[in-house]
Amino acid sequence: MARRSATEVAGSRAQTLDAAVQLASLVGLEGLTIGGLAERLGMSKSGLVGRFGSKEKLQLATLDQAADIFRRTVYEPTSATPPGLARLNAICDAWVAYLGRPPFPGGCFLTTAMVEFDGRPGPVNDAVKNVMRRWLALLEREATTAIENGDLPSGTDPADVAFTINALAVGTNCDFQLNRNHSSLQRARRAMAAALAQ
Amino acid sequence: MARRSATEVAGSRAQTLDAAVQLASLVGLEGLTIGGLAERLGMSKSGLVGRFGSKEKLQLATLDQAADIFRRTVYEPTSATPPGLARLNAICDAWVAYLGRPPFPGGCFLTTAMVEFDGRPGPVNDAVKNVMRRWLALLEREATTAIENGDLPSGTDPADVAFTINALAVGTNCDFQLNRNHSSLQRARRAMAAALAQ
DNA sequence: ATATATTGCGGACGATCGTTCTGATTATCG
DNA sequence: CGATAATCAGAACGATCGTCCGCAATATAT
Repeated sequence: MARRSATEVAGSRAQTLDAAVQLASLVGLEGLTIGGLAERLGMSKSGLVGRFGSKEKLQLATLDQAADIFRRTVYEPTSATPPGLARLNAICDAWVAYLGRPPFPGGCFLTTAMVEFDGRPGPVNDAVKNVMRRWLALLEREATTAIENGDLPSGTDPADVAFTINALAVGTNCDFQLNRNHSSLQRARRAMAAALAQ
Repeated sequence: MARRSATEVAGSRAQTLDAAVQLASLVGLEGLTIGGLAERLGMSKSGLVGRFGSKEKLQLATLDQAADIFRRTVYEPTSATPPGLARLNAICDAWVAYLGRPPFPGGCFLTTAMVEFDGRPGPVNDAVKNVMRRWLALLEREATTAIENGDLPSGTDPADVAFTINALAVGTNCDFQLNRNHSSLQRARRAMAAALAQ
């Protein structure tokens, strides 16, 4: 008994992944179950598996989708801002806004995935590492420009700047998700500003 | 009550909890299974359940044990240091050392528990909140003293200081667990020092 | 010494997990 | 139009999950 059409049961692959991201942001990338997602999509488990092949491949696709959303929400809006310190501050602003009104419930997807898979070697672990590496490299690049422009002290290690901003971001996400208190966001912004005003 | 040896299978309750903490630090507080811990202890599942009553009670007891270990490793060694900025720096030192050679594998137990349960209301969520609240209150108390002593600018919000140190700590743990690179620890210490040198 | 309470084991339960196979339905192409 | 390829539902599988029950063994109390 076909509902709608054979292929377009629960929408396109992109719609499937959007639902996966939303669900996984609440229960984690490991807590994301085939049966749970299938039910949410109104399709069968086997049908869902047919689309991705295995749970691990579903996790990888979901992580990719989340990374895309993160990039569009945090990186890209700052492309109009001049590189260097100004863009670094714009990224921090975008991040705090992203945390206050995340495109999916459950807070920062990448933080959860990082904690879930930091001790389990495998393809998902590798993928998480790559995403974080690109994010840190982006921060470091802007920090380098800021130092070249004289907007940060000349002795500054750009990797230190990237590390600090990222650590504050990840730590802020944990605090905010736990307490759901918007003062966390204000404190985070102040802490980031202070770190960039050394 | 009787401790010691109806069968003396896996030692005392404290030994059981030590094993639980070690296991949960690797697989998380939710990934900590009755069967897995029982096997590790060389006892049966039902015997283990008899000790705690349910998985949730086991999680609560394990969290308490981890919080005790954290307190003994990070707080207490700094009790000899004068309150205020000096003790704040000592706590940061102790924290970084704790991260580099944690009393259990898998990094900071509380960070994992925080991420795992931040979206699941219940007794475990409440317990995690309490532990974090005490930890932040301790940091804030030292920050207040530091401000009173004139070691931090008079306009500083002590809660901001506590927030920043904690966020850096949590974020550092995530970075370090993912990449296993000791440079994270050095960067963390520098970031904390910079935050305390405003 | 007898009675009671405590403790742990083996086994079983229902539920859910990821995965696989078969068959029916639909889309695509010659 | 008919043949081929793709897609999804249904059912079942072995494994593992948390929990519960009955029974045997031990420790404590009277």
